[in-house]
Amino acid sequence: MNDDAHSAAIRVERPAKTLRELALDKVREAIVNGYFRPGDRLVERDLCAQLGVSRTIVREVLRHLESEGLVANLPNKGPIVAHLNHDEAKQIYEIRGALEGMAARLCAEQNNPAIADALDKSLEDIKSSYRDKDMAGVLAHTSSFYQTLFSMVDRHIAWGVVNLLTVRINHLRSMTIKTQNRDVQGPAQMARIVDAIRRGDGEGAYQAAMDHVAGASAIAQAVLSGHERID
Amino acid sequence: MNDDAHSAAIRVERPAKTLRELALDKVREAIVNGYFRPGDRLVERDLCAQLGVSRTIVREVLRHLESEGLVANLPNKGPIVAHLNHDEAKQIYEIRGALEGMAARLCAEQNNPAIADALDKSLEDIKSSYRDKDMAGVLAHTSSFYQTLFSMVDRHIAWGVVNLLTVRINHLRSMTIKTQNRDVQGPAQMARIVDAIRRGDGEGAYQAAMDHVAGASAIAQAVLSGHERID
DNA sequence: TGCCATATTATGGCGTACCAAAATCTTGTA
DNA sequence: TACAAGATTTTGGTACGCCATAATATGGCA
Repeated sequence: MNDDAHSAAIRVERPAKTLRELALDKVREAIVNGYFRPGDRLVERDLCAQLGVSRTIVREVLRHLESEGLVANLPNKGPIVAHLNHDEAKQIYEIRGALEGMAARLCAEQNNPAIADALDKSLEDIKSSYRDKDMAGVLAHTSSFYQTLFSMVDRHIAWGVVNLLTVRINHLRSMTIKTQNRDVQGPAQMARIVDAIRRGDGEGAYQAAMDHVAGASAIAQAVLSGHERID
Repeated sequence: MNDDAHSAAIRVERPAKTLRELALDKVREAIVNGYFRPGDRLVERDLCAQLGVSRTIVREVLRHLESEGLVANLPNKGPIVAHLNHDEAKQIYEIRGALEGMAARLCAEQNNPAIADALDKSLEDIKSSYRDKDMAGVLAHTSSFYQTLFSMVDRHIAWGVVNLLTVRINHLRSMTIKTQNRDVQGPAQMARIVDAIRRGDGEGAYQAAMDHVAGASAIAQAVLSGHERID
């Protein structure tokens, strides 16, 4: 790990990623950003053609996405893009609340100003992305905010869980951040988290994080109710 | 995170399990109960022979276990059984605490006596297994206790997360329950959870669940420290 | 004898072809 | 028109082959 800065200058290309990982990312991307819609069948041989890889790869990718919960497998009918009903969405937000609240509390208890500073940095990025109407940027920097929250207290497993769940509600996230006032309310709630952390107020940080997720969840529910679904 | 015993009551037979699922369970079992030890290489062609299935299946199974965190893939070396250091174990117990605490609180807030009754039933099974020195039974009924906790408030996603994490610490669980006094202390802590739920005391249920997991975590840490490790 | 360069082997990564069983669509006939 | 028989599609599963790379064995040369 100490030599990567050195060899990074030497190494010309990135040999690392296997074809399978590339394909996995592509398909996950395609599901997350709506190219494949919930309920769509994912026919193995079609995917082979579209991705330009063999069935071996496609099957492994489908298996992987299945275990991530993005793909469901109907017996003898094959894989489809998993649906997300709003009860499940609610549950996912709830879990995120519990884990992000936990991480926020731990950050506050560290009493390390560097944490709040790093979070403030992400928060600035989020606000600036909102100003530029760069919604992809908002999502990315929000993720980065939470990643900081977890990584500052070395909770990479919890971060992994949150990440896993987050991909399943990604389309909801991209809708919630576009709702009225979210550009003001969201950052304000996050600022409360940072403030509590800076004060060393564990309980306050926990509550603030819970509130932020609860807000997102409420909006998501509204969005899901408005958008009546036909599956 | 796949479907389970819901339709099991209706369906008479289950020839439906695909070979792949069978193989997945076998290999997971083999890892969880120590037939394969952490660090062991999982050579694809050897597994084919041992399981009597084709390489395609084995590869899909390995991919699945990889995404569950039971198997790690070393670039250019292939899959091995993942190690678990004690920091990661601690993180896993911590997450379980947060989620089981959440579920316990929700159960308490239901004010439904049937929940506490069902939990008491599992608790009796656990005590009885302890009396019979049936450690596999203790584990199974403890799982069932927590499954009840989650399913009574319809939190199957959180249950899935807990389950996913639990398999990674299964060998620790089987050691913690064998330690001195755990046969008394464990059930006593769980009884406190049930009591709080019966009283409708959400905060008390949350705390009791956290305490139970914290106890298990502390024992696990002791076990891990005692047992010298070579990774 | 000691060491370096070269085979060999083990293994994962990837692709293709094939078969059986189940679901679904077509079609032909009563 | 209705329905049964076949054709097609698609998954589940198998077998085999090829290539690249890393580790190991081997052999030749100073």
